[in-house]
Amino acid sequence: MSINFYNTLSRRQEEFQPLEEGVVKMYTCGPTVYNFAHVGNYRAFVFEDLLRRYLEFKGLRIIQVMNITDVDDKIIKAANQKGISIDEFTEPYRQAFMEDLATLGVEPAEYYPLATEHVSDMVALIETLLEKGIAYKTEDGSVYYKVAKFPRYGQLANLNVTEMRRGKRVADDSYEKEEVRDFALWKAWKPEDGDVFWETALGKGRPGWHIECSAMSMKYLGQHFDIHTGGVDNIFPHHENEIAQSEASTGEKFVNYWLHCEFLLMNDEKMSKSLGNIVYLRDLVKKGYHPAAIRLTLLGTHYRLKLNFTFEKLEESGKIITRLRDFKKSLEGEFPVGDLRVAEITRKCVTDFTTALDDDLNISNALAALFTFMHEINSFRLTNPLSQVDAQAINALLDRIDSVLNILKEPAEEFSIEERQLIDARNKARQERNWAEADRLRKLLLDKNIVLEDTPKGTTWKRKL
RNA sequence: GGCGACGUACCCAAGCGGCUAAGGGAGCGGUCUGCAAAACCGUUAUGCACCGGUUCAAAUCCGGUCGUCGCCUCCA
Repeated sequence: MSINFYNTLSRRQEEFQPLEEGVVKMYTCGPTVYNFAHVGNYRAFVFEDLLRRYLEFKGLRIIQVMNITDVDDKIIKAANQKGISIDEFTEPYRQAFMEDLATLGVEPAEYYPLATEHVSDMVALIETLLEKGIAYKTEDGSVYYKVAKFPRYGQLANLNVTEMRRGKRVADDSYEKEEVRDFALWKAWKPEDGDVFWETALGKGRPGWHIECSAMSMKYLGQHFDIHTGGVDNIFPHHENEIAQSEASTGEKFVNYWLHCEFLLMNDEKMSKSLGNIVYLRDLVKKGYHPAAIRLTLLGTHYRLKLNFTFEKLEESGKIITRLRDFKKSLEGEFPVGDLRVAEITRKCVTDFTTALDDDLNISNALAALFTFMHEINSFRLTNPLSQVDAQAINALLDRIDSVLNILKEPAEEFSIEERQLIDARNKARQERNWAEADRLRKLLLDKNIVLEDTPKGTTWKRKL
């Protein structure tokens, strides 16, 4: 069975066919590290993680590159204001980004290239564009891309650039260029840049934003690779410009499949700094929201749909995870020897799960397959005790599914001495049939987010997510 | 002005011309339990923003209206 993706380039769903058998080369646009990334940013990274993990689930080897943009106008300005180097300025944000990815259970990419460490690659690419007459130098020493030389410009964004309205932002651009739509490849040094510059064959200056992705993607993945992703706001101008730069320089097709993730909304508006409706991952974790619940919230809505972020969704996700983990836990321990009788149920689950994700990562149907599976197993075991091989088969399937979702792994739960004492005291009261005291302690523990469950095998306890 | 996405139950959400409109959360009734919790069983849309049209058949296709959100050189 083949995977199908909605390709922004063709505006339709296409069967995925990697250039090289069994290997997927993908470039996922990373963060600009001038601040902490917010949960809206992380939606895209979690989507890319789902994409990556599902391709691996299908048996493909992944080579993923995620750039870290550690030089741009805002970074230079902020670093100069603080009187520190851009490296010192971005370091804590680079670190925080990696920590956040780990918190969200994102599988690491093979490469996280820094823009500042690839300036020579960018300069080489710009030189090629200058040689081919696609780029031009202005009096101040900056280099621009001549959009008029690239007839396909606008194909990805489906924009007719010559009829574009002059946006506010264009007027703000202080650099001189021949046409409004031309964009900067190299920005000549200006006094306000301070110490931030590179002495190169192009002169003293620094690279434009778009060129880093062209240079670094082609360096690690080759001139023509499989998948390129980002948020929908990257479609134009960023990805459009990447295509223009790369294809004009190599004469080859740049990327086969462009996948774009929709926005996360907060109060029905795009979550963004300028609107001031930002939520940071670390703040959510501090507030007690479980990372897996945050991951599921970001993961649980199809990537091409806008996702309205609410605390209700986080709580709902927490409940779902609790339910799934309880189910998994119920499969631990000894089971009687016997035949495999759940084969039909597991087989159906695998089919439904893969059919769903093959269809442009239809996560809703994939999760529905998992819930239906859990329901069917629970229903089955009510009258047919599971055998050891049944339990093994179910566990194996859950692990396989979780290699994609990554929400089931239970971190070792730690309880304080005080909490343990309360649990013991409650068990003692219960043994003594002192129900009033047992209930009081159970309520006390619940207020501490510890849930007690009395089962025929004894009392279990866990933290509420 | 140009381009695009979306509107399905109390909430989230699947659906891609044809079975009783998936699944989850929440609520309600029941089984189990010292009582709970979990689990299980049952239940909650004669209707898919609205108005027309095509068709034997429309949530699904076409046209229009309304509403929400986004992109148009910082943006995941």
